[in-house]
Amino acid sequence: MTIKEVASQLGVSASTISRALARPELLSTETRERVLEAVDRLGYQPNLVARALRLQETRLIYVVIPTLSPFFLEVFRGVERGARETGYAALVGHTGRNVQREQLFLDQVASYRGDGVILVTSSDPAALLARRKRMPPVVAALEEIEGLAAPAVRVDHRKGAVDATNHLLALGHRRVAYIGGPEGQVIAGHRREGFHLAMNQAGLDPDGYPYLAVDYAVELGEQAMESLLTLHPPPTAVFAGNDEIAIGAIRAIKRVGLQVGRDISVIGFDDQRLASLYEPPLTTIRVPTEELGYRAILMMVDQLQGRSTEEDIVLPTSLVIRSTTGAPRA
Amino acid sequence: MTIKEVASQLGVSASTISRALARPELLSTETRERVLEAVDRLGYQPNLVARALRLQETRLIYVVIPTLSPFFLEVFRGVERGARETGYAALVGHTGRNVQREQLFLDQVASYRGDGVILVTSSDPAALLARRKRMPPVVAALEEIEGLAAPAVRVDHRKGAVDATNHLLALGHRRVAYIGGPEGQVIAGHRREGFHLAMNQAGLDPDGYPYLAVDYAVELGEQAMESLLTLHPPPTAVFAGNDEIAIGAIRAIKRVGLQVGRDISVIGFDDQRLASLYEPPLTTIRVPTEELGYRAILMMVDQLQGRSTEEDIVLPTSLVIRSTTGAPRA
DNA sequence: TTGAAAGCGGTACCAG
DNA sequence: CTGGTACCGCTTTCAA
Repeated sequence: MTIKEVASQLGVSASTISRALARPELLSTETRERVLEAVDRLGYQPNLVARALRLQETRLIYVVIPTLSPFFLEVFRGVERGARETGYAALVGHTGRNVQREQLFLDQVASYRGDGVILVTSSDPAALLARRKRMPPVVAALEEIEGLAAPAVRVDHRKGAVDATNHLLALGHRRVAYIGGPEGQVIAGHRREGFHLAMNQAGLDPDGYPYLAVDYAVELGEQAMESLLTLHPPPTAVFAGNDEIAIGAIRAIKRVGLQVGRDISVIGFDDQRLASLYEPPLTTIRVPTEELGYRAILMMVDQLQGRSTEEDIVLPTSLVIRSTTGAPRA
Repeated sequence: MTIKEVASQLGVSASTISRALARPELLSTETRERVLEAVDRLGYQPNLVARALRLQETRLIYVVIPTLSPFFLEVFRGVERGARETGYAALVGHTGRNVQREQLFLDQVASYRGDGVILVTSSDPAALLARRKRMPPVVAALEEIEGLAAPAVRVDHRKGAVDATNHLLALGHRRVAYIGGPEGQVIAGHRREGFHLAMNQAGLDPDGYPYLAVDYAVELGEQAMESLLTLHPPPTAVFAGNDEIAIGAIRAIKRVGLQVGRDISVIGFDDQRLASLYEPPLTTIRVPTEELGYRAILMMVDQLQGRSTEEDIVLPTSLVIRSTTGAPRA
């Protein structure tokens, strides 16, 4: 069922059908109603591919996230909300932190399947800069992409990490260890810097305990904590690079019969859903993920519609105190 | 950068460029290499929208899931794997169990944005049947859609529920309660039927405890269990409609100081990721979600390429015994 | 082995 | 207010 078929059924031109759908005010009331009735009766659906080719826009935004974890999906939710408000559609893809898959999504959009890409962190900023093919409109979310001329909506991971560390220090902890995210990852780097900053400021050695870099997984946090517990003296507080690592650490602590929040304090980062659900509920740094996504799509739409691609937007993190941190035992 | 621009740069026709990319064997070695070099040098990317319009196919499959929970995303992972193997791309959308959003996705594909839709359960089978607009090629996953002429890749939820119930009965439980999924939902209905079947077969009254239907959420499972615990005598075992409900139930049990697996047994359904991660690890019925998605996309591709749209595929569930079930206390 | 031209299904300009 | 027509970028006959 094409526009021409509908037109000939009604004895009008294709233009008239098109107008009835796109700019109904241009038609006489009578024709308009006749057309709309027929469109409904025949179940006509405009071919979006043809429209996109003609209009040179798809009204589709791709959101590319590293993994399908609830944390990143929350960003996507924000994008969806903003997309609805602005008449766009949004679709997610995940890369599994695989550089080639990231490029594949860029290719799709560069090939005009979508109007733009919201990159929720990049698996490989260097590859992005080296890209030879067309680069579609990009907005970076969660973290800027160094060297790339794309606006970013992000949080200050460094400051969040300073806040987390200071919370532990304010409770009286002096033997504080850090279990961080993957080596080489931009966000993990910034969080680590924040830890260093705060420790140095307090006159403490940030490298008093070995710096353990692991992937964002419960199991790996658990292993890292195990090795920390073999040290003498063990730390009285641990700052974990994200909530999953923190939960892993807590599991290890529980397993040796110690009590989290009393014997050893643990603070996470992100405030993922499981942070509040876990027992005991996790003290952590909240990242406003949904809001991040929402602002990112608005920025993208601004960019697409030629409005000022402003400066980066930096959203605040906040400390959420629950039950896994407390004063060190006397 | 269009195909014509590349062509004129090289002094050949657009057809030649097209052929170099699609059917290189038709060209002389020399032209082919000249063209491919130029394509690479200029960073030319074919416009997929134009190609789709011409070819009348997008090679894109939409996967529509009710929520972005890890359970459904696992199905999507399977789809992606199969899509890669068959030269398709897959994209997820979620409906939030909102009927209109489900139709919106169907509209997108019916408007030729995609070649087909894999519906991972439907929020409203009735609306699907009543649909007046074009219905795109559909494959149902996880559960058939009653009345719709779409092939399904599914599991036998009824049998899985029978297995779960029998596991509790075999341990010696006689006072067994059921906390199910949302009223009116097809899958929840089937699981409930399985519970009834097994109880009746054992000569027990399936309605000995009130049937509590709640949404798939930890909090709601918790509330349901609380009310069950006020009963005299309380059940010695609970079959939960899915893992989230089960975890909620366990929280309620822990809170009153009882021990799960000893004082009260709990079995879930789905074997979501959190089932094995939870403490104690959850006994549950495993649904082969990834495999389900994989088979669904293969079925879809068969359908699109005109190969026999066979019968439904039914994959087996399996009982996974962990630590939340045990014999009733003497 | 290569080129010219038609056409996929819309939209928008220009006439009338 | 409505119709005719060109064109978006690609693929694929058909002809040379």
